[in-house]
Amino acid sequence: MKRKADQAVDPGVTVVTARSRAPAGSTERKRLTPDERERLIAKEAVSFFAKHGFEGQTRELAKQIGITQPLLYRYFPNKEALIERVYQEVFVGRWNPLWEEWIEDRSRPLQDRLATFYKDYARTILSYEWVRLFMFSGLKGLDFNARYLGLLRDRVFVRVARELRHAYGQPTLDELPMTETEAETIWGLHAAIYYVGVRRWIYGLPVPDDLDGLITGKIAAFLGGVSAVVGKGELHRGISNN
Amino acid sequence: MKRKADQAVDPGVTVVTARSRAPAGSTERKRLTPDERERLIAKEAVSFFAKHGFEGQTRELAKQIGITQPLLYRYFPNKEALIERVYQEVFVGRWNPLWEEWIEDRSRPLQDRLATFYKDYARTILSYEWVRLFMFSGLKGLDFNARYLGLLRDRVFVRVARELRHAYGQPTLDELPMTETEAETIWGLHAAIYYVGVRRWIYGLPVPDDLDGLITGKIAAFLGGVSAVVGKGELHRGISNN
DNA sequence: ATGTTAATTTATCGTTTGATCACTATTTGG
DNA sequence: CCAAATAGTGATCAAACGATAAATTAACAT
Repeated sequence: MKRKADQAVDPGVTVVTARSRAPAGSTERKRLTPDERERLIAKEAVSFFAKHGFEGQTRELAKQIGITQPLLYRYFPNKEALIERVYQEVFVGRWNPLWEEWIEDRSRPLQDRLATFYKDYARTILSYEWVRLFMFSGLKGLDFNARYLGLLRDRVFVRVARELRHAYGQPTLDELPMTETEAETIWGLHAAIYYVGVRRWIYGLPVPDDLDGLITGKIAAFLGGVSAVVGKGELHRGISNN
Repeated sequence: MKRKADQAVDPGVTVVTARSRAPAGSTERKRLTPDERERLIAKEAVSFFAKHGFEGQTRELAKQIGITQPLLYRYFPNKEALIERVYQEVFVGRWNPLWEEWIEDRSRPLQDRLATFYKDYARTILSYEWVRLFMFSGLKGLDFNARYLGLLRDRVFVRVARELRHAYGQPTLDELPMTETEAETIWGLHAAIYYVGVRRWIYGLPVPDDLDGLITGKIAAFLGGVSAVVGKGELHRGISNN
């Protein structure tokens, strides 16, 4: 879940810096170091814009942080820069480079690798902040989402396709580039998982508790479908209608 | 696609009402009947809010329509009422009651019924306006989306589940209520289709041309998966591992 | 303690935005 | 052809909003 020692500062309760003496559970909250303050603002901006969208007002954000609105402008030149920081924080900062390694670790069965990857990836992207910020960003109309998903395609989809080809003894991606059908199949798996987050955090609907179980099931169905189409079934119990 | 004689008025070119004489291809656009004007505003509001979100400004909307901003307030008491009208127009007005009948028409094979329904339903909900307005609405935080999806559940999901039970000789929904697994499976099909619209209209990504083909494929995979789990396969070529 | 540095606040500016009202001008009935 | 009815506009208000600058006050070094 947490990747770096990035949890920084806990707001709300009195912040005890290296320099300040603790003034006993008071509500004072003044004079953090620039570094602490900036991280605190960034952290609160993530939660704030995830809730209210990027048109949320800086005054309200400041109130949530417990500071005055002009202070925001000491740490960020304008609102747009603050939003840019939110993008970095969530979409760049929460990417785990290990994901790519997990998928192509052929010492493990493919189904296990996919399950491991998707469970962990889902824990990251199926959060209130990730789901909503990504959607707000998409609706805003910039090309950010397209760029992110291009990266997802290059780093994840291509690897999954490659491993599927390998597992089922198909031509390599060099010999035959990923087909639209393959891409759509992988999109389908991705959609099924991501949509759980949309239902939960955007539509406000209840979703199954056992997310890991759901993912395991989706992956099994995914591989079952692939194996049925490919006409081989080494991975699962055989279907072989060929 | 079009359900009623609801296309109303074509803006842009001079509107020729029953009463007005055509002033030759001029750019005049004044004095519609209240009925025409209201419908025109509603129609433009749909496209405007779908593009800019509900925080889009009334002045900009007025400019798109080619009227002054105060005129909006002659036909709608405030912005919120205009937005409410947009909801009615798109989410209520575009619902086709026949959908429910198609699903439960047992004179046809289930796969055909599902394909017919989902192709037509997809044509409705996979539009720029529907996809984006639904997402804007969800992010806004009202319970509208939850209510709509509750309706979708009652009118569609329940019927699909009932027909599946019937097709595979399972207990009726009265005997055994829809299980979470069944609901999730249907959600999965729904998600796979709807997400194509999200990719297209929110992320701005290219999607396959052949939507009907994609839907047919998803339904085949859906039924294949169901039949595999249920352990029967009258519908498809048999798998029967039981 | 005391002065210096700078983190934070108070006050405020210029726009934007939803909404209102008085006025204009087009249509229609007699 | 004229006058009542009303669709539509111009002017403007009050609150909201991003941003700036001057005043304040907390922290640290001496």
